[in-house]
Amino acid sequence: MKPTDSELTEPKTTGGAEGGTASPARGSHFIREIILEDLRTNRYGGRVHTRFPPEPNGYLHIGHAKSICLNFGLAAEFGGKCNLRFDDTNPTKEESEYVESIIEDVRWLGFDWEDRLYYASDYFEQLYEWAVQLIQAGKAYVCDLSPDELRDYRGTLTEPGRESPYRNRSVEENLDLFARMRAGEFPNGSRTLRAKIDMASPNLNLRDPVMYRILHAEHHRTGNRWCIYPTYDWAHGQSDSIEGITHSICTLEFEDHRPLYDWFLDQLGIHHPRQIEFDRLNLTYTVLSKRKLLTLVEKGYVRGWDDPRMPTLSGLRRRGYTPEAIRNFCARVGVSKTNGIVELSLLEHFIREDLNKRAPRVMAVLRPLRLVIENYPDGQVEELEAVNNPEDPGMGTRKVPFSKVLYIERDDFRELPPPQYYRLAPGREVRLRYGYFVTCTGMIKDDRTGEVVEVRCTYDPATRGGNAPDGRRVKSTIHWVSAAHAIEAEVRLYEQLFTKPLPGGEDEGRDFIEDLNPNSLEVLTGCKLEPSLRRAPVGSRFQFERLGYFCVDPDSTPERLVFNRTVALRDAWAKIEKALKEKGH
RNA sequence: UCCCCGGUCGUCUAAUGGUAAGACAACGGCCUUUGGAGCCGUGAAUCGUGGUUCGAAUCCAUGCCGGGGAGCCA
Repeated sequence: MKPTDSELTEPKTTGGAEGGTASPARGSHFIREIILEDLRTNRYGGRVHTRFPPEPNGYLHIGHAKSICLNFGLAAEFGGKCNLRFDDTNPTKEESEYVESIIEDVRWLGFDWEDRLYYASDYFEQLYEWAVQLIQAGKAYVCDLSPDELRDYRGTLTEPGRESPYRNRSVEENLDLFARMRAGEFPNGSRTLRAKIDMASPNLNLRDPVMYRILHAEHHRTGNRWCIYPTYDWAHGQSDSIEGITHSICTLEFEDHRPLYDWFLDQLGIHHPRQIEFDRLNLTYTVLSKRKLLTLVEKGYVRGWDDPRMPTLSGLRRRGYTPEAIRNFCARVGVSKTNGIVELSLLEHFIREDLNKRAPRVMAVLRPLRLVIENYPDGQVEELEAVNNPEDPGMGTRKVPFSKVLYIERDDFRELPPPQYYRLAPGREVRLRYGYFVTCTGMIKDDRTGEVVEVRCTYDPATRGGNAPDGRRVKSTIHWVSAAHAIEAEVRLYEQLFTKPLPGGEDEGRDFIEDLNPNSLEVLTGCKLEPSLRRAPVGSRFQFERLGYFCVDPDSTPERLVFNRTVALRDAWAKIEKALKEKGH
């Protein structure tokens, strides 16, 4: 699917910085305040340079969108730059497929890194040289402890660690061993390069952290050139430094790593960006961890990374979400250091808000019920004018064919209407949208099942277009599709992926898979669409009147359209009905 | 038990020592050729206890609660 032009326009940036007079009407956030302060004190020569640094080990999700919007947004706001950098320091987990999807998703979201696409793996040689430099300065050493021994020597949360017996090797020996590590003389896990800091530090990250591990593995970009790979801690700050990053924004779990980030940069005496941590996004009724998302994909609980039920950007895109809605959501969610969980309804609010403005209205019947207008002439067809979008008159009108036999929604007819039900029932008059007033004269039931298979009506020819010359009113307007002109489609309805706000819950040990919603996908076939939809392109979005927003799925073929429901319309009747049921029982 | 970071309506975010505000959600009303959209309205919060101050959500102390931390993951 190709994004439309409007989706690729530069995201709007909100003021707060410009003009100097601008005291932000609505609150700023702590990261913007930090940047403002650094600008005032000229800490980085007036520059703002951020980066979005994903590891290519999975697809991007809505949580990443928050980080992307933050990093690119802040840069744009202050006339700075934002790089896209792949943090590809662990060849055992990373793949080119992920690199490609990430590039596509960030673009789709509406951001541009220009020529600044980087990889941590581009810096492997420089990182190696700096490691040698630390060894020469007596600040790093090759350690022969096994992984188990290393853990044992590290101590615990409450007890200090013990110094490695290899900690005081000579510089020469360290240099020799490190070179031979690189040369591939040693097996995986046999040795590491460690920073010499403080085994008694209350911050475990400072207890002689590993800088390099031996990994005889093929890297998706460097192939087999390396068999030692830098750890996150050794690679990240230095990569930031190389790129001239000023503000290195990451999530809260890296707070304890900041002293180490600073220590490396101080030892090297190179450009020193400031690391700032913010809270990761959490959303109700879904999961936002790559590990869990990978499980959903690999175990087949969903159809793939881009399954419309997934919180991935590719899933949301396929579901029909717009980049603008996602950006607006991220802006509204804000940034702080509290560990919260945002309600899914907020995300839904923003996609409704956006699609309400731009999605053409169209009539579609998901669960068809035949309706025959007894007094309408056989074989007659009228082309009735319908408004494409009441929110935007500029979108014009279209013609919709009307005839004696129509389909209406099963839900819009009740033989025995409950209280507050306004729609069609025996003896009731309703309006067919853009059509006529019709009055129900009866119904036909299946002899065996007793199911209503056809509704009978008469129409009032004076109400053409939907207005009664005598001013009489109806309580309901329902949508319809002419049976003879309808095109068939498959429609996929989605519900939240999990039944609980926090899948897996608080209690230790319960698998999040247990909270999967068995009804998250409902496939409807034999749906009837108005004929204007015949050539709707993949990815195009519509409002099916009174039902919700839908978009054309890539599974569509010229013969058979497939639609995904992005989100349902707010449904007042559903609420009433639910309340009625709760009262009744 | 040790270190770090947090606690403001149901949820998210503001208020930067001076009237606790907005959005979503909920509820009620108006309007309506979508029970949509829109408009109007209602209810709803500073974790507890001391202290500093004319004045504390904000500063200090302490307690409580939540999150993160013992990968050769990021």
